Amino acid sequence: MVGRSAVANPSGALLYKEVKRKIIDAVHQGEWKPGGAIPSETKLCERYGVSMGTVRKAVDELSGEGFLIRQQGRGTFVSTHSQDRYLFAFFHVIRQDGHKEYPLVELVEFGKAKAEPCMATALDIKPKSRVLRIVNKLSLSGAPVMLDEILLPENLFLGMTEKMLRERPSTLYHLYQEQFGVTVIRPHEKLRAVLADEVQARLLGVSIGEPLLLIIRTAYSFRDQPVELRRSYVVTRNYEYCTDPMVAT
Amino acid sequence: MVGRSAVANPSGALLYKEVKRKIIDAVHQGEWKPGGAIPSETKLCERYGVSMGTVRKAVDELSGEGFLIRQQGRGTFVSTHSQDRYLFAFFHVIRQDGHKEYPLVELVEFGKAKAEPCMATALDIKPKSRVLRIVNKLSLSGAPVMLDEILLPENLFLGMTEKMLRERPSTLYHLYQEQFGVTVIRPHEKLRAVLADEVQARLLGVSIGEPLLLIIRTAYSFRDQPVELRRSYVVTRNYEYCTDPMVAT
DNA sequence: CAGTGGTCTAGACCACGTC
DNA sequence: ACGTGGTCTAGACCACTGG
Repeated sequence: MVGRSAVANPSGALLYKEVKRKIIDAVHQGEWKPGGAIPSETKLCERYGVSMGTVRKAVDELSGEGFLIRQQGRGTFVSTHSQDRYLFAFFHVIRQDGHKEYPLVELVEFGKAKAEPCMATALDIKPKSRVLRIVNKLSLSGAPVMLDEILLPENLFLGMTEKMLRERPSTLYHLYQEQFGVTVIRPHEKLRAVLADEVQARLLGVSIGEPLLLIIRTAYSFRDQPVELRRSYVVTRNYEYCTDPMVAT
Repeated sequence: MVGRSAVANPSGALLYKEVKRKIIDAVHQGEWKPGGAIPSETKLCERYGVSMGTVRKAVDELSGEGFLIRQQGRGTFVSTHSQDRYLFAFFHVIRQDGHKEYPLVELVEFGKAKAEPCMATALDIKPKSRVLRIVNKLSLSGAPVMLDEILLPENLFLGMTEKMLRERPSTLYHLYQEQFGVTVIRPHEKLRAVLADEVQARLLGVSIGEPLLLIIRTAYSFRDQPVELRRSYVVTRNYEYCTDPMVAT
C-alpha cells in the first residue's frame, strides 16, 4: 500500500486531530488571520498529505466549535468575534416574548485588583496576582438590565486602557482578539438567584432585595486556558436567560 | 455511472437525512427498541442502498443528538432515558463545589387542570384543553432544593396514574418513553430569578422572599413537537445551575 | 466560466469487545 | 477468530459564488 496506515502517524495521534491542531497553529502564528480565508480543501489535502475526507473531518469539527466558518462556493474563513453570529453565542439574555436585541454597554468602572482565591482558581493564576477589573452596565430598550463585573489576568491583557473600553466599537471579545490576540472559544456558565444589594440596586434602578439572576462565566481560549471570569447580575422582570439561542441546522 | 447521483433521490432530500429519517421511523415503529442494538453499519448500507460514508454521517448525527449511542466493538444502540448519561443531560443543578448528585424525587401533587393560554401556546395545544399537572419536590444530600411543576398534554399521556409516578424506578423521561412512547430529545430552557412565595417557602424549607432560580423548560420530541412544560424553582444557596455539564470529547 | 464547499461512493485497515 | 464501530483513502458529481 502506498498511503500511510489508517491510524499510525509520526506523532501517534489521530490524523484528523493532527490536522486540526496544525490549522489552529497556522492561525496562531498569523499565517491565516481572523476574518480571512484559509486555503481550499484540495490545497489543505496537498499541504498536509491527507485525503479530502480527513481534511473535511478536521474542518467540520473546527467549524462546529466556531473556530472556522464555511461558506459554500466562497471558502472557509477564520471566525471573528465581531461577526453578528457571535454576539448571541455569548449573550443569552432576551426579552420574555423572545425578542432579541443588542445591548447598549456603558463602562462603570475600570481598575486593577489582586486576585482573590476563588478568582485565582478559576483563572488558573497565582493567588494575589494582579487582575484587571471592569464593570459594565448593559441596557436593553433604554433600561438598565444587567451589570457585568469582568476579571482578567493582567499578564494576558498588558496595556489595556480605559480608553480602549470606552471607544470599543464592537464586542469585548472582539477587542480581546484584535488587540491582545486572545480568542475566546468556549464559555462555561453557572447560574444562581440572589438579592440585589445597595450598589446593584442603585446602578440597575431597582429596589434592594430585587431578585437577580447571577451568571458566573469562565471564558476559555485554546487548550482550555481560562482567560476571563465574569459575574453578571440580570434583572429578569422583563428579560430572561435563554439556553441555546442558536438556531438549529 | 452505476450509482445514484450525489444529491438527487426519490424524495428530493439529502441522502443522509433520508437515512436518518428512516432510522428514526424504524425505531418509532418498534422494529428496533430503546436499549436494543440497531443493525451494523454494513447491514444498514445494504438495507438503504447507500455507501458506508452516508450511513456514518446519518448515524453520527443521530448519536450527536443523543438518539443513538455508539460503542466501538459492540454496536450502535437506541438510547434510553434510563441511562446515566441522560440524567445530567436534563438535570443541570449541581453543588457549588462542582459535585454531582442524583436527586431524591418526592411526589407532592398529581391532578388534572385546564391549560392556561401560556401553557397552551408552549405545548401547542388548544386553549383550555386538559393537561396533567405534577408537582415534585427534589432533594439533594437530604435537603429539599428544587420544586418541579410539570404540565403534560393529556392526550399524549392517557392513563397516567399517581401510582406510576410513585413507583417510578427511574427518571420521568424514562417513564414517558416506556409507558407512553414519548421520547424527549431536546429541552429548551429559560431562566429567571424570582422570590419564594408562601407555598414554595414551606415546601422548600426557606423563608418567604428567598431568591429562587426559576427554570422554564419546554421539552421537545421528534419533529419539534412540544411534549412537556416544566417550571422548576431552585434554592441556589448551596447549589447552582450549570450550563453544559457534558464532558468534552 | 472556474473554483469553492457539500455530498456521496466503494472500498481499506485498525482498535476494540465478545466469544 | 470474528464482528463491531473508528478512521482513512482517492476519487466523483452537485450547488453555490464570484468574475
